[in-house]
Amino acid sequence: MPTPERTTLAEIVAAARELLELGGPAHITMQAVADRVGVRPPSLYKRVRDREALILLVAEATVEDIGARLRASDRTLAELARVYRAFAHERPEGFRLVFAASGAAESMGRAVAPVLEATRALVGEERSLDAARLFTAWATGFISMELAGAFRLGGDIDAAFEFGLERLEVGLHT
Amino acid sequence: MPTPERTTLAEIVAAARELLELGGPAHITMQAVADRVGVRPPSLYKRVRDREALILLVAEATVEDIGARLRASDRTLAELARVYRAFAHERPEGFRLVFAASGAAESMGRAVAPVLEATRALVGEERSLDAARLFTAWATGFISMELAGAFRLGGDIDAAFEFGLERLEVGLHT
DNA sequence: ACCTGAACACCGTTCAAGT
DNA sequence: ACCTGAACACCGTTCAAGT
Repeated sequence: MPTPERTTLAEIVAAARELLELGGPAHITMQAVADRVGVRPPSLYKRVRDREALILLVAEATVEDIGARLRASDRTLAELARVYRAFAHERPEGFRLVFAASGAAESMGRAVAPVLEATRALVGEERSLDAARLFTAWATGFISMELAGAFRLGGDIDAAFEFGLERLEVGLHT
Repeated sequence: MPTPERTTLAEIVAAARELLELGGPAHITMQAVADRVGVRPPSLYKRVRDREALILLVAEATVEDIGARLRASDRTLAELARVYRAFAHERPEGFRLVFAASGAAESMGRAVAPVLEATRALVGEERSLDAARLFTAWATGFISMELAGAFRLGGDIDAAFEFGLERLEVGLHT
């Protein structure tokens, strides 16, 4: 006689994401995830290959969320940058994980499609990919450094972000 | 009667850095480090508080190396960017760790001093910090995304880097 | 003063036995 | 068909005992 299913993959991933934001990747233990979904650790292996696969799922869910936010914005370069940064401030650990978990950053390609459209309008088809890379590299680096506490010399960080945005737009106008 | 010292902190950090490049942070186990320096794991705790402290030392040694490379370059913005990227290609795991290990990115401030000098010459004292942040954010983000495999849409990555460099310099000229 | 074996807590994972 | 207790391997860390 079959045992009723006591959890789902979606629940497991959601639990892992909560644990991630609570205490970083080290906080995602199979025991802690199992506790949150009301099951014993071995049961998790019915839905997920192993811990590494679960962490990849968490990273991919985060990329999905980022993509949805970008698509929901007005899709100007400036707004895309601000929305991206706002997401990272909301879910700093998730943001970090995307570029740390091997294999997760790869799915960023689709998520940043709106950036590619915005740069195409700005610099034309020919240079749109290079321009999108310049723009996403800057935004990603800025946020990573900000989250890592790498900006130690004072100054207004928000203003530095707006400065970067403005100068990038200047640089991209031919 | 005192036992002779069988290793040193420098040796331990060097061993940990080798293990890091060999297999990522997970490869830095106290057992593996102890094996490499010819000692038993408990002895490591005479030189290092715990594994986390060791990993921070590894990240800080990496930042020191980056700083030395930057200072040894011709210190133009373009060369600083290229030297920074070349270092990351040589020691990808070390580079990643600097922005992942909590507390390590903080020491980047001093290492990137040459960037601040270069931007000061370019945009003046007033805007030099914002400009340095724009520049280091772009370079750091580009390299992080490159190492993470985030550039999936083809195109010439080296050319994209040079494109970014050129447009940033344009954007920073007033 | 440093080094070590033994021990402990904790974690990921497997598997046979339950329903 | 999913769930679980028991077991195993592995890892970080402590500590008393050795020299």
